[in-house]
Amino acid sequence: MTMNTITVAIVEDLDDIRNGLAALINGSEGYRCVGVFSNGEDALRDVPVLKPDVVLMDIDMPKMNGIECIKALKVQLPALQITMLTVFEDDEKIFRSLQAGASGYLLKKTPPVKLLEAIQELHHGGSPMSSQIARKVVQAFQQTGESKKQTENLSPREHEILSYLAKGYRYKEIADTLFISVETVRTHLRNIYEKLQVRSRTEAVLKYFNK
Amino acid sequence: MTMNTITVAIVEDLDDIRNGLAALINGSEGYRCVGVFSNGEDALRDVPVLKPDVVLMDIDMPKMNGIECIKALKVQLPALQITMLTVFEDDEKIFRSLQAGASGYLLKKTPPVKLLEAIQELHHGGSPMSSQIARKVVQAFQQTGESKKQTENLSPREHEILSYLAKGYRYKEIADTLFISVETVRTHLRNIYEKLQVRSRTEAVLKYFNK
DNA sequence: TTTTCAATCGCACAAAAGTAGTAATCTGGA
DNA sequence: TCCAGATTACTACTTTTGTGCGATTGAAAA
Repeated sequence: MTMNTITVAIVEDLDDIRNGLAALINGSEGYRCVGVFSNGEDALRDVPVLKPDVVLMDIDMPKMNGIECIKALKVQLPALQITMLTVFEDDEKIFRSLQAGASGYLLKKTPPVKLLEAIQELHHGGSPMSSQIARKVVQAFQQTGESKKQTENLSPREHEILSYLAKGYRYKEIADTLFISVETVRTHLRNIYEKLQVRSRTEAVLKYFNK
Repeated sequence: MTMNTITVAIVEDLDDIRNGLAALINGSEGYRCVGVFSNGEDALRDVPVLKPDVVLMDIDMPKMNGIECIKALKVQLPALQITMLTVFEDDEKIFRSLQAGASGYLLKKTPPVKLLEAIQELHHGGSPMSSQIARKVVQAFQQTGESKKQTENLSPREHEILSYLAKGYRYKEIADTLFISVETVRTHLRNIYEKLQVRSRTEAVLKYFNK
């Protein structure tokens, strides 16, 4: 095994696919398959010992699914590079996988050459995925920073007051921070509540965070 | 212009790059450059009239920068497909661009052939970007669903109570919802505050949302 | 079996927050 | 110039919340 060889582990319950992948990897210069598993439990037991560079993970498997397996593996090996290799391209599966700790998301229809490239990219700090998958991630990402419409008609000062409210400050603490009287803070809050159509600090903070 | 021709607009302040891009696009079968702009203002005025399929947008430009330009364009044309084309690969610029409404993020060092492919992908609902850029987006995405450690030692019932607190419910409303007495809710809250080391509902809700 | 802990309920008091009404300045537009 | 709205501030009152001190039940763990 040369310095540049990438070691790979495969977790996949279908024998044909698993064997096909192993053959592809071992038959390619610069790649070496060091572990094959047909279920999450086995992978969870042996991957921490094998310490492969990258893991190809299926989602649908008996007992422990791929997403659960990733979560458990990441606890032991936070730096382990994992990419999903699945037939599913629905948002749910994609988001859960990435949040569980996967860095890449590949479809099984990915041609062999592209798959080897993807393993390279994953090992070199990239997140291999099709541009269609990337779009779903980008859209989810865009939603996190969306709206703001709830608080947009607040005045600058009201925004400021609300921001301290959202830090858990009490009236007096806000007053002291901004060098104004508690009564002024109360007046601002009343106006903020009016504009946001809420009746408590918690509701106001919820709108502040777009929850 | 055939049915399959993709119309492109370019917003880029550097003459050489702008002209080079226009030449590349017009010199390629299936692509047509319908507008070139050296600043955001001009683009904002003419792009809504030209209605190109995709827009290549630079970030650093005099007066109105590319990110501001995207925000303004997206208000008028929410379905417009825009990709950044820039030298910057820092997180800040990437996230701001995507949140402003860009779907793709390409670097200027992208080779011409790849650039044309990326325009295709963008037009077909993908989000073209290198796997390195994708990794940054994935990491940001992972952080949104991270932690949970703050509230993990709460009992199931306490979690439930806290979840209602985080919806802005008052003691009485929680009590009525769960068919328990207000006093019980208060007891739970006292225990929750103790475990989370907070002294107010707002602080508790903040921890609940990992803020 | 004893102990621990989650879940339930109560009382009392203090602190904080919410509601209502009013009003003085100041500032940027129409 | 005049006005709307932003910012400041006060009094008075009600409601909600936070805290201290108990207490019972049941289930699970030691």
